Amino acid sequence: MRRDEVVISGISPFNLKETLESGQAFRWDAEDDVFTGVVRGRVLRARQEGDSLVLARPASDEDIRLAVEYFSLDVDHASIERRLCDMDPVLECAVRSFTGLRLLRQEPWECLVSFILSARNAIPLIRRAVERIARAYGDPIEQEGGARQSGDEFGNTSYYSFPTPGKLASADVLDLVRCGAGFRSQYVKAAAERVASGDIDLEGLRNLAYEAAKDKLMSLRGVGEKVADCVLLFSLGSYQAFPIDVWMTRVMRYFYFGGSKVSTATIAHFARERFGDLAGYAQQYLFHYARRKLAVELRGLE
DNA sequence: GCCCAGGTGAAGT
DNA sequence: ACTTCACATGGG
Repeated sequence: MRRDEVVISGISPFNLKETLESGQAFRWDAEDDVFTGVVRGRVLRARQEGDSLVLARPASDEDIRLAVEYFSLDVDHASIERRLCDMDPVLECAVRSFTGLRLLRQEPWECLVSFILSARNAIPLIRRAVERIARAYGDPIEQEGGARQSGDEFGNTSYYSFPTPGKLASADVLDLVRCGAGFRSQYVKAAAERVASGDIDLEGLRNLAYEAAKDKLMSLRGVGEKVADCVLLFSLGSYQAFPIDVWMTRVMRYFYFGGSKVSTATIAHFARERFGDLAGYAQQYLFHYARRKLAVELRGLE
């Protein structure tokens, strides 16, 4: 163990890889078992060793605090998984398959833009667009202490913060299109204007009831039920949110509706009744299970 | 070329 | 209320 690393232990159940590859966040890259990402303007580099999370090189106290918050390491995840397993056999199977899958606490503004970009889009393209937007409008991040990542002259290995609402509010829509945002470009700019002006206070949504916060988010163009639920679940701590996309529709049909066709409203109602205040956790395990284990079967179900 | 990808908004029944 | 369609972009 290197002296300059920081080990955060006693966090089981926790699975770094599955958590970061479960489609919640779009700014993480893996090299072997080391994951590097930008969170709230800081570069985090981490790997998992057994039941511990290891923060690579110069990890400040602030980095540690940030990692604990971001990965929800302060949450009693064991009891959440226990409750989920007791709900039904399907969930039990999904939880056992991916124990330690956490819900991240992302920065709401970046989360909102990321999921506006997710509409009718593919995950690799969403990742690319988010990255290009950060490079085009964000600020380069000075990495503390020694060996700054080399190669930035070629634009390969430098890191950028996600741009503020104010920065994107003054962006040229055509430049956003060049970042790969496509027809969602105008939605991103309009959302930036609403947030930058204070018309919508994203952090303030935490103080509202789930439905009220969701209504506020859905008043933004390009934000429907699904995107609003993603923002509430992945950045605002609304664990009753249950985002329903094509994958969730498939997996819910398959497991809970005998393969028959059902509307998203029916699925949403069922999820609220069955999973209650843990619906968001149920969604994340089922979504990840569907993509990792059932991709072939579910595609054929259309 | 054609189809689809973590949907949404607008227009049509 | 429910159904249909366009919407940029790129990978299979």
